[in-house]
Amino acid sequence: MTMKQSVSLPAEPTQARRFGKTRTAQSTALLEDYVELIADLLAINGEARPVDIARRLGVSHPTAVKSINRLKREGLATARPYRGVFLTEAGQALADKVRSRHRIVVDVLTVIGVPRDAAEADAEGIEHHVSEATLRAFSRFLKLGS
Amino acid sequence: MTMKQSVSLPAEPTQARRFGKTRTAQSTALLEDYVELIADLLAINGEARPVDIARRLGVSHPTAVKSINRLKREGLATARPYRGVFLTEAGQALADKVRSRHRIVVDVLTVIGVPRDAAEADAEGIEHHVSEATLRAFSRFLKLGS
DNA sequence: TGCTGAATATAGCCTTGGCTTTATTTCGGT
DNA sequence: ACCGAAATAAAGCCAAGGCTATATTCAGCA
Repeated sequence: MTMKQSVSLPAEPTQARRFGKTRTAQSTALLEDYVELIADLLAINGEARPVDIARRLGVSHPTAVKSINRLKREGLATARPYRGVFLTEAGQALADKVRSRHRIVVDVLTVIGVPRDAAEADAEGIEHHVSEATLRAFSRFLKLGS
Repeated sequence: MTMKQSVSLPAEPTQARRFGKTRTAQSTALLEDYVELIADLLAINGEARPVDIARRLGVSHPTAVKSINRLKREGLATARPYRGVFLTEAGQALADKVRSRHRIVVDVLTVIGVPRDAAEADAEGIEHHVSEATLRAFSRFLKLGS
């Protein structure tokens, strides 16, 4: 049953820009996930080893190593062979930003009434697409409720 | 300045599952975007041509054609050479679902206080990561405000 | 101290989703 | 009716992010 609804499209360049941004976001999402996880492992264990990173991300070791190399290329992490992985200043800053954003997203979802589990799980995907403007609105929204 | 915060991680299998799901979502996101756009173009113009799809998505024509072929492989669309693209039943159903979800996400963001522009733009990325449970919570939340 | 098992790294392959370049087909205007 | 421009399709390239299989290095323990 196909419901007829009024349909309108954004202006072409606007729409193209949006989709482009979404694509970019997806490419940085991976980096953000790695950086956040590495920061967590460092905070908890004092070290972040590729094998742990791989297990946490549900990925094979070589895949993790490849991504870690990309982090190094991008100046977010450092690693010497057979030592653990560490974050650069930039990496640490990114991790902090990502972690705070993650918590805000989870909190907003929770306040809205999303069950804990779903909130945590969905936030993992959602957070990478939350712009600065949206993040600010989220913060204000949370402040209202408290 | 690195702020110390209490950090804890989800259980390993839980976390791996979440990341895995996020990865899967990204692979279906593209299909969803195409299907939604094709539905919109069909509704507005009566036809969806590769060149328009490409322009709207901010992508080269060949890239669009490749993705359209993938849609065909997945049974979501049909297209004969030099004719436009059409949706199958499944494709139309997906388009309907995606469009309704998109509007709900935009509405929720707006109610929270996100500016129109940012809401529309961010929803483009966010919507693909909204689970059924979260979507239900969103609906309830919107109903409350009205 | 040496050896074995675990961790790490490397190599090579696949798919996806971008791109450009080139060839083909369609269609509108004279 | 035709011809040239625009749309479409086809071919071939690239990077990212998966994988398995194969070295290599490390580290703990007998």
